[in-house]
Amino acid sequence: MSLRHAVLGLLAQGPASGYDLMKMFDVSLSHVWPATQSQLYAELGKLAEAGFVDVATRGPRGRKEYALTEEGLAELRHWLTQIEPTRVARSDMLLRVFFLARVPQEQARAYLRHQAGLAAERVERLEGVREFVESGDDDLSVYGRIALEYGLRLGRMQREWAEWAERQVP
Amino acid sequence: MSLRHAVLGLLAQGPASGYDLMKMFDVSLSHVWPATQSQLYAELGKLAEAGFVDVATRGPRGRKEYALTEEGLAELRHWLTQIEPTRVARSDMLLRVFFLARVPQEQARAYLRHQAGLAAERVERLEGVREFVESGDDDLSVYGRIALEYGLRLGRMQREWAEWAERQVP
DNA sequence: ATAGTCATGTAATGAGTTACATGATTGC
DNA sequence: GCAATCATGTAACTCATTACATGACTAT
Repeated sequence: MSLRHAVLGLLAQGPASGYDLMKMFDVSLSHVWPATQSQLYAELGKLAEAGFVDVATRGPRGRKEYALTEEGLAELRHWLTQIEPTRVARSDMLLRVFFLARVPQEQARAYLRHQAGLAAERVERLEGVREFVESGDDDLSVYGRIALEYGLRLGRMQREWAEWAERQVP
Repeated sequence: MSLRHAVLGLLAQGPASGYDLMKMFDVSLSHVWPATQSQLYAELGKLAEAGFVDVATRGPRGRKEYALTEEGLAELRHWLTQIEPTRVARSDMLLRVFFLARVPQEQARAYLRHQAGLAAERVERLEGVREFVESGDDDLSVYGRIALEYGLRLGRMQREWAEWAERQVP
């Protein structure tokens, strides 16, 4: 039930409409917890019914601006500190590796080489993002940079692993 | 639709029943593509209907041993080499990081410290597994070791990142 | 006027989880 | 005889994806 908490977390920064939240998901959470528009509006309805958010103001075009309630903030804090992150991490990239013996070795190597290239691209893109986010010591900058750093380190690790792995294929 | 291909991949190693496959998922694929028993039996039914597998032999207790067909192997190879892995990778561990500013700094540090500890445990466990899998140059050993190495590098990266991140919290 | 963007929702489908239900065979 | 394990399936529910549907406001 993390979509719920992602919404609560975004609303903790201030009131927003479903439309606003959708953009926030797209720009800042898309690599960590993607969500679709349908999912969002449905979740906002459930959240309001549960009393974790409420409609603070109504604007033009039926705009509803949601605000976090006391209970909503309490629920967010509870999730942050008391609930263990679930360790699942499905990866169809890694799943393919298990079965690579079913294709000719040159194709197996090509697959790993390709993955190394994709990882390298991601690292470059994130390094570009870092330029912009650089300084700033507000909360968002601090934790945003910590998350960005994770992406960077993950990308580098994947690139190096894929390059190493290609050399392991006999 | 990766569950489908996980099943095809396992059946490429030889015929197996739903029960056998369930155990194979639990021991070798549980960290990469977990599956439940319900899901498995349902998928085997669809796979048989699609002609990618068929019931090779029937045993005691209604046991049905499925075998990969030519079309099944072709489909597996197509998926391995022609379909790009989907890059989603939801992480509720990382999602929490974005919202850590909503709890006192000591709690934020404790969260990251805890994650570092969990990553360290995973690394230790995998290093233990590696002892057993060590040598061997058969296909399974080669690609199994490549996947294992990924887990190991990921775990180390996570441990180092979490330790670094803890120091970033003001 | 009209294109762009703001804004909310519903429906259908697929994927994954948990719980339930049942029974045959084997080894001791 | 009985416990363990082998073996298959169904049902209810939640979560996620894609597509459809509709309309109001704003700036040029």
